[in-house]
Amino acid sequence: MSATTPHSPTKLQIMELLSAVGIAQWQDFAAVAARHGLTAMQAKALSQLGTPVPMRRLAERLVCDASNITGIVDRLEAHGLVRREVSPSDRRVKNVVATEEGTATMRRVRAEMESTQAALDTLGEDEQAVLHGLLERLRPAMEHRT
Amino acid sequence: MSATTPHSPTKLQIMELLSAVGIAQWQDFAAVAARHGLTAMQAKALSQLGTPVPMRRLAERLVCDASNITGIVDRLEAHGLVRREVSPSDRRVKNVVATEEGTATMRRVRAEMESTQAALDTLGEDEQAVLHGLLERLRPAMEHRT
DNA sequence: TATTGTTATACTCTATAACTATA
DNA sequence: TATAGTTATAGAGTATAACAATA
Repeated sequence: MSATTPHSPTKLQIMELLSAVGIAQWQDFAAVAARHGLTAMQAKALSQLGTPVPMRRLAERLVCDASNITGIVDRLEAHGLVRREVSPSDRRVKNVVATEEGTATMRRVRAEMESTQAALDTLGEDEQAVLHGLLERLRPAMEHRT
Repeated sequence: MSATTPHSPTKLQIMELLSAVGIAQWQDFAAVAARHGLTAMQAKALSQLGTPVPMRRLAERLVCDASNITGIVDRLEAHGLVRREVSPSDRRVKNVVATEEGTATMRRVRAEMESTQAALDTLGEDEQAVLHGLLERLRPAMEHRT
């Protein structure tokens, strides 16, 4: 009871918790991004650019239609955080590249996120490791839909 | 230890997994809702209406500005899933009430979600219970921001 | 005066469809 | 012809500010 027999939670219950925690997580991210003049999607896009990424693949990673990427990258470019480079190998594709300022901004956002996650201290280190392992096993199955 | 020694994942790593899994979860929800003619936000709002809820409190539960609720409830009302009732005790407040059709629709969405969550079968029942427990402990701390 | 809900406004994200320029 | 990116369009969610009705 207090620390015994969890009683097999239903999938729906687990799902709703995942949803609640995931949404809270996303909103924290959005708040941090906002403090740096970015929307959550813009910050998410920027975070993918450790290496140059074609528009098309960026759309896949952000799980949205390719037509949306144009606007998102436009706004990042307007802020000087990103630039487009025509691919030498295929002149149809444009690689999105983070500028120095973009990389620096993303580094700041990441650092702030790290320090914002005090909630995780609610769990002990061992529990964090268990949670990490379970989530890692869960993710591939969750992201099957292309 | 048994398998690979988890090696204390960083908070950032856990956070990113939570985000990824949570977003995937949310997108599944949106897809199911869409099959019933609803957006994710509309379905989320509808799911809060087991009992009548004032507009203001609905805004709090959906973590968005009160002004947005007007439109969301408008669209639900246009679909006949919800109606507004002036509170007898305070004529400024309007309670949002699910219609019979609204309740039925939400029941169908929930059932479909339940059957969609095959990903969770990746984990054993015991692991599901552990995950559930950890998430439950994590949630209050994540949702501190009002 | 303070609060509830609404409206007006402006911006972002979203998908669909049609277009261009390459391949 | 097929693909990458863009544009045009329309709908939905978001916050801010100002407003009416009520407390």
